Amino acid sequence: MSIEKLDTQRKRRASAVGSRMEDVASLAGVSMITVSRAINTPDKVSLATRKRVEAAIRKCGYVPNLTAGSLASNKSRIVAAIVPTIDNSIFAETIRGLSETLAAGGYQLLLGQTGYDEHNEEAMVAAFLGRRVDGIVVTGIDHSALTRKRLRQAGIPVVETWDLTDRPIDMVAGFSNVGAGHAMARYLLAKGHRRLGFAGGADGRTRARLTGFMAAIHATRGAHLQQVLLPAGTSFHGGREALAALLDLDSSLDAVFLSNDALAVGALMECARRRIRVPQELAIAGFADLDIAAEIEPALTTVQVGSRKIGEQAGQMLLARLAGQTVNNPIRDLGFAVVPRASA
Amino acid sequence: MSIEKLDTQRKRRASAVGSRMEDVASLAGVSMITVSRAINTPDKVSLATRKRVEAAIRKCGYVPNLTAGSLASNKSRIVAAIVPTIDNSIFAETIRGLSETLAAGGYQLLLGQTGYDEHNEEAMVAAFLGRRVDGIVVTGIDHSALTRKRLRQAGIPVVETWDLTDRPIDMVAGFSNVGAGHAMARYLLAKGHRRLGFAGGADGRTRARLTGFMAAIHATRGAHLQQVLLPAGTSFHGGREALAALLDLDSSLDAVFLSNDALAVGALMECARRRIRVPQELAIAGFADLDIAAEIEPALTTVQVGSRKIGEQAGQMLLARLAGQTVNNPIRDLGFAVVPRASA
DNA sequence: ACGCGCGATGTTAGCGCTAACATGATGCCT
DNA sequence: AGGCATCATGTTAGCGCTAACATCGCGCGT
Repeated sequence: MSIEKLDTQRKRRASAVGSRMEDVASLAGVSMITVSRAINTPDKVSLATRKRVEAAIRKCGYVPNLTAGSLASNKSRIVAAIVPTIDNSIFAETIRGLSETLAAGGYQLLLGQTGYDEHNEEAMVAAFLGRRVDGIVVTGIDHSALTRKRLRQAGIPVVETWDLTDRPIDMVAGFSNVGAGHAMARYLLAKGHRRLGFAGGADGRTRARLTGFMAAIHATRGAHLQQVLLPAGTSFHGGREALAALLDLDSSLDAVFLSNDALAVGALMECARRRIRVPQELAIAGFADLDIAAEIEPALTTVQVGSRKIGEQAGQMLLARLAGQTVNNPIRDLGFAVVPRASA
Repeated sequence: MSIEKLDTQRKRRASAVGSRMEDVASLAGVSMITVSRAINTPDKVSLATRKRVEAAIRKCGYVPNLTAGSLASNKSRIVAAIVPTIDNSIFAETIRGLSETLAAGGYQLLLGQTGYDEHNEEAMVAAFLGRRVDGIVVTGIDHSALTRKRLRQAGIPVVETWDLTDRPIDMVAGFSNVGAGHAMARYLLAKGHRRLGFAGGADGRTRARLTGFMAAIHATRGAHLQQVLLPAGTSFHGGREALAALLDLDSSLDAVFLSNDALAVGALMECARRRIRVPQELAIAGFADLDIAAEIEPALTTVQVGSRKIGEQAGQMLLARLAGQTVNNPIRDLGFAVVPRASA
């Protein structure tokens, strides 16, 4: 028995380098738990002890092993976020808002990009839950049955974003895509356009925008949705191609709604190249109000949806729940607004 | 003694929900290690056993706790990446390339954004090392002494990106910013421009581009670097403001080099608004060859640097090292190329 | 002087998993 | 038949940390 105790060089698995909390503890002449407290809850330790521990930490170059801490405390201080892509994209702003909000609360961000593939989402959710992340943010409200089930059973706060529903998995921060599509159609119709086109990605949110867009058009005498192009990607180049394709199919279009600003800016560029006057000959409208929308010539009429705010709100809801509070309003409609500019 | 063994309901800390490997093991009638092997190294387990374990996993809805696995195996299967920002940005492409390469190798990405603040970088590196990430990718080659020391001592592969040095912390994938700045100056000078301006962020890479840019100008008779504006941000709007500010200071400029394409596109837009003919009255050049550069009217002359490839290469180097291989060429010069287009 | 509360610190027992070594079964060569 | 790889599976002992429950000492009211 005591032989064992004497065995200070006891068998250790190769754990690479670095000192452990035990080393710090013995250097400071305290127990491990005191070191733990000095790090995590400094006001539970007397000032003198804290100073000694801090000195020992510096001397060892100790970096706490958060993996071990997570396992013991069942808290990871990591939040995962899953977005379709961060390229040129509306989601980059959301991620920034989220990442900054979480950082302020001491949480880190594990990022996944699905490339708009539901299959990827499923795998990522599983992997992230396996990491025992403390919370998770997903894009949209369409998820596979398995994904929904896993998220519900995980017992962690979940925020769906960029859309709205009465029955979220847990919480949701976004806006009505159907409403936004509808509003844009009404705007274009009010401007007198009657021969409308639409292009966008093939995801659920784009489809919802299209649903609203169509509904308003069908309710208007003499108005027609002449052409729809899905999927059209999310790049500037894709926007040029989409516009070209739409006009090839029907050159009589008088307004086109692109379901994101990168596409719309690309469309504007194609118009410039073809010497199509915007908005006189063809009106162009985008979605999401990226930075560039206000700057381009002609300035882009678009729908402002608070991309960054979505991330911030999602972060705040998570932080509140992680702090044990009840989120009073778990379904957050952040609204949208058609921003009239020169292009439509 | 045996009383203890009988205590099946032994005291457990509240570990939220979910089943553990032990549950799967007993359901499948095997030991835990067999479950572990069935999950992580399936070919070390007989087919029949594997099938039984998989069935048990499905029945329990078991999600392996990767935190526990990481602690036990001293491998996290997470790689961290630190970039200044992912907004509108050149780094978004790098992150995508990295994230996809890593995903293919079974690694996940923990993302940090510094907002171009060295202080943030230091804190993030510490936090990520605390997570015992298996590798780390940082932007640039300028890091605080403490950060460098920590990275060196961490004993994990480190890739610096978006620049080049003979003495990397570990590995580096990028290009010569000095060389790229120099090449763009030579290009503009060869086009006959002599009154040059520059604007960009205040980071080390922009300064390196400026250094090269200045060197080429100073070596040319009659050429002058009239104005330099730092920092100018990285947004389209910032580009418009930068161009306006440069022209206010010196309206005789005949070429302006903006150190990233978002700025350059903003500058083009400001020119459009002011009815300045590009490139006849003023040449505009950008950096990084974003998607939009080729699409805008006039198309943007820029420096193509393989943003995405940087991420892919960084990912490949990490994967190789994590697979225990030696990386034969740890200093990867991915080169750059001036892309002549209409704007300069 | 006594007991009580409270702040500071320590002890014990895990968190859920895997490395390393051990064991057992099978086939195959000589 | 004996010995020896080889494959499949099991046992033991941690990985480095923290929750939960002790314990200790001190000041304070009475």
